[in-house]
Amino acid sequence: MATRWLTPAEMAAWRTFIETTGDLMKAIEKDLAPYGLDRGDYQLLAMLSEAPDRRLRMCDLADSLRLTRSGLTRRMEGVLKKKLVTRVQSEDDGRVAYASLTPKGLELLKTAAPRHLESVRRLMIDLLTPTEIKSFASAFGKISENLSREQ
Amino acid sequence: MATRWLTPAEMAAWRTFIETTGDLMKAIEKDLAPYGLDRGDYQLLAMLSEAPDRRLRMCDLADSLRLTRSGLTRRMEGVLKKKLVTRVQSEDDGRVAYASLTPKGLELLKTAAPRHLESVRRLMIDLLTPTEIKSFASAFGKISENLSREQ
DNA sequence: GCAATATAGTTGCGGAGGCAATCATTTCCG
DNA sequence: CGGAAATGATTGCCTCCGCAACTATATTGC
Repeated sequence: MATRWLTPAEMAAWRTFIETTGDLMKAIEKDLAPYGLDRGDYQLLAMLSEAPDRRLRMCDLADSLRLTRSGLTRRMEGVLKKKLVTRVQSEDDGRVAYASLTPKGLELLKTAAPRHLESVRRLMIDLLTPTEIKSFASAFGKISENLSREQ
Repeated sequence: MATRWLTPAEMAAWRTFIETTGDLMKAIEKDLAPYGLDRGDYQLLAMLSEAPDRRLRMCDLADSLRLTRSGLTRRMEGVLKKKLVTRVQSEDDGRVAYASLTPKGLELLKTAAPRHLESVRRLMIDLLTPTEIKSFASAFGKISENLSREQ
């Protein structure tokens, strides 16, 4: 099968995407640093804050953070030491441990979240037209859906 | 100043973006693995292949790959060992070393590139409408421009 | 009811890459 | 000129995280 090369417009979209995404994440992370959080910590706390009882099984949390179980174990060390999260052993299932957001963790998240969202606005959302935002969401939605089909 | 929260549409765009990007990169990387390359190696080779004389000063290469100079020194170890790239000391400036693509490196890149671009098509480009691709490029263009202004 | 298997979590090890310190060379100025 | 500052590259040390191996508990099938 002949290779279907990318058109200049397609190549431009791809290039600017991969080059910019990393820079954007670094900038977002820099704005989070004053709170002593990196992006991984923030997302962990945010995930817990939205869960029922503000806690999740380790393996579910790992999945939603796109970490392996071992990666999550390591990341937990940091937030456990800072007392932002506690480990709770399940009573129903001896294998299961929950990660549970502490009041201190919730407090910090409530402080950091507005500033974080302002970063997201300043560095991305406010730069885009409503049409671009719509395209953005639908494009990544399709990509994501396709990826889950690819398994 | 009151926090300007994200609207549901904005939040959806942001969420799907950060969640999908990592998955997409992993999938792209998986398609590159049969050639013994990871994404960092591929981009390094691609960058060199487009440079005059197929070589670049280490520090310029580091910048374009979004690596620190030390990060690039480490990444070079891999491609040097595989003889895909050689180090060439500059004669004009004793501080400067060039990374130079070898014929073997060029050969491998020529083999891997079509498959890589097919991955990009399959996992992203072909899923999107021309409008979405345009939005994509213009959105990331704006984000990138803004980031360089932010310093 | 008890092996065989699956699931949850942790640990040892290794690779990637950043920061700060270091060294070599070049450039800039007084 | 010659010393000070800047630039290019490497190294030591650190953190993050994935893989594979391991432990412990639950579930499944005979």
